[in-house]
Formats: sequence, C-alpha cells, structure tokens
Amino acid sequence: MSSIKEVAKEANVSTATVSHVLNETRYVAEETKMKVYAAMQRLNYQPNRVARSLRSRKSYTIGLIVPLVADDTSNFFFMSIANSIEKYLKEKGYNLILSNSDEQFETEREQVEVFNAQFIDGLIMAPVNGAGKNYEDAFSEDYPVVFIDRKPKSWGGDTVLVNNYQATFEAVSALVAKGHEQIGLISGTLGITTSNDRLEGYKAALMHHHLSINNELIREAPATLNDGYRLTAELYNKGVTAIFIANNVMTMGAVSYLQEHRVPIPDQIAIIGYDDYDWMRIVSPPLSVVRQPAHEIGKAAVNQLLKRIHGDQASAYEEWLEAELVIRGSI
Amino acid sequence: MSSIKEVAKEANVSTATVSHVLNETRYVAEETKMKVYAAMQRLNYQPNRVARSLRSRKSYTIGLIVPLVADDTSNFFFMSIANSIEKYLKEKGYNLILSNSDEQFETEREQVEVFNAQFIDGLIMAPVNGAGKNYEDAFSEDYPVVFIDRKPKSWGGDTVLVNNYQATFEAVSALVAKGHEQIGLISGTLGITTSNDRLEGYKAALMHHHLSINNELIREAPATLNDGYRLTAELYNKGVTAIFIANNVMTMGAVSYLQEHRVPIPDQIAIIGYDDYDWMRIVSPPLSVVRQPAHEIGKAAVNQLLKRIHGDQASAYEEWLEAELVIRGSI
DNA sequence: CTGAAAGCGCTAACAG
DNA sequence: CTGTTAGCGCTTTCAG
Repeated sequence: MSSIKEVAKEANVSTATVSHVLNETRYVAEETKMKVYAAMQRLNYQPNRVARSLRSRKSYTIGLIVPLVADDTSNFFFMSIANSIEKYLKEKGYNLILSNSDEQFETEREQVEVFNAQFIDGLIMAPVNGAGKNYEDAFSEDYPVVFIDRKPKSWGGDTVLVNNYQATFEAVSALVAKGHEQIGLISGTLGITTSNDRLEGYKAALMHHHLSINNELIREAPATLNDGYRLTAELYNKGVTAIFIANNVMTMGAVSYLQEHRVPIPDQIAIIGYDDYDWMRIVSPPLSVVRQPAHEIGKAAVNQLLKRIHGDQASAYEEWLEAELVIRGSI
Repeated sequence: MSSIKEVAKEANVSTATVSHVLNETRYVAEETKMKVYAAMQRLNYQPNRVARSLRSRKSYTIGLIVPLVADDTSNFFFMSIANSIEKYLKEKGYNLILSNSDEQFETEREQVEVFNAQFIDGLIMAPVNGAGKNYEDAFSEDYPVVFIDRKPKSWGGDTVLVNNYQATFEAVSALVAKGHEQIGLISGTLGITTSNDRLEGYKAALMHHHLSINNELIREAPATLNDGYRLTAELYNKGVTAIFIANNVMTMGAVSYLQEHRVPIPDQIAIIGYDDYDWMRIVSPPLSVVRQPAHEIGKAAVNQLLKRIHGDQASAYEEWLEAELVIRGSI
C-alpha cells in the first residue's frame, strides 16, 4: 500500500497538493491535477482511512447496537432494521459497525465503551429492555446518538419510534367490531415502551368500546416461542374468543398451539399478530397483523443522525412512525 | 477525551511508560503502575483506537460482505450467519463491519475497495452469484480472506462450505423411499456452487435409485417467493407427486401455492424445503427441511480467519459442514 | 527500571 | 497557484 508521500514524489508535487486534489479542498491547476492522478494510478494509491480519521476526526463509520437474544433465531425485526440502516448509510458513504447487546445491559454498556474509543461519527441503538438505566452520560460527547424503537425514561435525546399504541388500539378495535368481547392479550416482557404502549392501546380500545378490562386475560412473558405457546394455552382455557399477540415470536407460538390442538382460526379463536413477515401469509389462515415500518425506522434514524453529524443543533427530535393494521383471514 | 500525553503528565511518567502499562508490554515497577492507573482513572482515559490502529496496523475490526437482495425481506440465512459471526468476533475482542452486496458484483467490488483502504484485519464474505469473477487480485494483500457458503471457481483461498450435495441426496432419497417417482426440483438461479450442488445431489439420488431424470421437472428461477409460487404451479400441472425446493424463500412460495389451491400435503404432493426457521414448524403440515448449520458456518469462518490473522501460513483451507435432513409432516 | 523521540499517513494552517 | 511543516494519539526503538 503506497502512501501520499510516495504519490507526491512520483508526481513531483508536495503532499499538500496531493491531499488537496484528493479532497478537492483548494484550487489546483488542471495540469498538476493530471500529474497527481497519473501518479496515483501508477502506484495504485488508496488513501489510508485510518490516518485520515486520526487527523480529521471523522471516520465515516457509525455504530449500531441492537438487542437480539441469542437463541431466538426468529426475531428478525432488528435485522431488518440493521439491513435498511446499512443501505442508507452506504448511499451516504458511511460504514456500519454492527453489534448485538443480546438484550443485556452489561453487554450494551461494554459496546458503548468500545465505541467511545473508536471515532465513530454517530451511534444508533435500540436500548435493552429495562428501565432506570442512565444513558445520558454513557456516551462520550464526541458523537451524536439516535435511539430507535424503544425510549427509556432517562433518555432525552433523538428518538425514532413506532406508534404502537395507536396500532394496537386499531387492532383490538377490529376484534371488537367482529363481535368479540373476551379478548386476550399476550405481551413480551413489560417495562419497555414498546410493550407498555401496546398494553395501553389494548386497554384503551376495550374501554373505548365499553368492554371491561379483565387482568386475567392479560399475559406477559419473555418474547419466546415457547412462552407464546404456553400463554395461548392459558388464555384458551380461560375461554377467550380472540387474542392479540404483541410480537412476532409469540405469534408463532400462538399459531403453533392453536394448530396442534386443532382450534379453528378464526371460528373458535381469532388472532392478530405483530410484525409482518412472508411466512405470516402462508399459514392457514393467513394472519392479520400489525405491520411495523422497519425500513422506515432505519431510514429516519440515519437521516436524523446525519443531520446531527452535519452540525444540526436543534433540540431533541422525536419521530413517531405509524404501524399499519393488515387484515387477513385470521379474524 | 484525554490522551496518553495527559495521563503521562498527570502520573509524572513518560508516555512510553503509560503505553507499556496499558499493553503490559514491558516490565513496569508496581508503584509506577499504580500511579499510572490512578491517573487514567482520574482523567477517565480511554486509549484512542484509531491512533493505535495507525501505529500498530491492527484494527481489531473485520469486514463481512453478504448478498441480501433488497426486496427479499425473508431470506435471513445470511443474517443468521452475520449474527453468529458478530458473536464469535466479540468474544475475541473484534468488531464487525457489515456490508451488503445486494447480490451485485459491482457493489461487492466497491465494498472490497473500501475495505482495502481501511485496515480491516480480515474479511469474511459470501460472494455474489455469478461465475468467472476474478477474486484473487481484488483484495489487497494486507488481510486474510475467508469465503463462506459459495466458492467461485476462481477462488483458491480459505472457504467454509455446506455439503449441499449430500443433504440434497438424502432428502430426495427420502422422497423416493416414500414411493415417489415423479419428483420435481425447484432451484434458485444456477451458477453458484450452492445451487449447482443441490441440483447434482438431486440428480445423483434419482440415478442411484434407478429413476430417470426428467428435465421437465427441473425448474430454475431467481430465489423469490413469487417465482417459487409460479414454478410450483408449473410442476403441479406436470403431475409431480413430490417437490424438493432448494431454498427457503421459494419454499414459502411453494407452500403458498399449494395452500391457496387446496392441494393436500403430503397426500397429493410431498415437499421438502431448505433451511430451518421456526415458521416452518407452524405451517400445516410442518415442513420437512434440510437444515443448514448457519451458526457453525460463522464460527468456522471466524476461527479460520483468526488463525490467519495470527500468522498461520498453511495452504488453502476448505471446510465442509454437514446439513441435516429434518423430517416432519410434509412428506 | 524508565524516558526521549521517531514516525504511522494524513490534513490544514501558514507562508510564500 | 503550491510547498513546508506541525501534529492527530499512539507504539516502539534506542539509549540510558
């Protein structure tokens, strides 16, 4: 790998000139430019990004931390987001360092420390489940941070969220409209905004339609397939006629239980799940779901982050994206 | 962010000493060490990784390039691999830069160029579909490279592969054992080792069981849900009694077609799909599949890469991992 | 046992 | 219009 010095020598100019033609950062005579380009060509020169970062304090790299639990091979919600973030960043000439917090606060914190020492230009993160974490002073002041999907109480910075409350309200209302009165809720662990908002949306919809809220019909557990299966069994035995399941993994568990026990959907139990993956259309019957705009989350987060990187000093930004109720055969 | 210089001053030692206590790279008196630690504590010192990289030519960062087509939101095979790679790298103190080639050779090549200028310590990549690409000289000599999942003919370096041939052979044999003689094959685009090997395994199994190979029953298209749907329709109309589908996305398309047209599985058509995700267990009937060891691929690739990083000079390494036939209700 | 200082490759004053 | 040079923060040789 050749250096800027060698190029300068080869082209009979100074390193400053090479640097300036490289970055178009001051006027250079056409003729000189040509000499430099030729030299770069001959030496197959590639500017060293590390040296550049050290000097200019810009790495064109941003960090992403997502919480994927290790043995849950099915929750690709954050992977979809990671994918879209990578895509938009690439368009803007940025690289993505991906890290998984494994839904563990410790791991998350460690990764933040690593990033603090690494000249990332910005950080996007979906914080782990759990309240009361002090985020504000975890980050060195050197880069902007955007939270996605979840908003801890202690976080007062930029955030991109999904309107889970509204989507759940609509979904539960749709069940009510079909005549259901005993409607169960299966939720992942409460305590994060996403789960809480879905619970609130559920309650609000029932109240709005003058149905009573029965705590017996509200079930919470870690978002795993097995727990979804188990809670569905419990609710089924309580005599519900409809279930709203607040995440995709537990939706799978619910379908699994109902199919194994030959419970006809939607005749005996209607269900609405969360997130929209292709497989939800090929189970029988196809599943009604709340579709989250995973792609838009990534896009909005990148946009906001780049704004900050480019010096935007506006006060904390909070964007709410709408989720969409998709009705199929399961209700 | 404080620097090593400030720490040195604070501790009344030289920067050399600070560096050496930091890296435990030469003997430092216990007392001096303590002074340095105390100073680091007081200044909340974090060594700057970029400067360290520039000097030591080591970044503790490795690159990963995977081919995920943009609008195919369901093929999470490479995402699973990315996930496991990230996990193993973190254990070893490395970071992961993730990039998507979008199954486009141009994008892939551009990303390699970026990596060439970036002091990655190594690169793992699943090359794009398509033969005849000259890989050997695309990479700067500065870092080792491990290919995963696919092996272009022009690549003579380290590779981690899945024994698709053997797995397909077993799957098709299982269909034969059930009495099927008209067995269709639905494959993603041919030309990459993965698809080719599955085709060969299919043919070999038929021949081994003295069944004739009917090219009419072998269908190829880009691996999309819609194409899987369409090819299933075609094969169904050809009168097959069983179909082997060589990837997970087209498997979804196949199930979709058969369910919509109320074709009983496995009574009228038996199917075996590829890859094993949770949703395959909750369609009715649960799908028999070939399960690829996504996790092990990541692990093996990381191990091999780190060996090279640590100076292993052995000749090209090729690891074949076994895929597993999982029999469920669909045959 | 420790320090001085060179230098990794680059950018950007400052000086013509 | 271009060159000289300091210095980003660190590692490491050489010299005590």
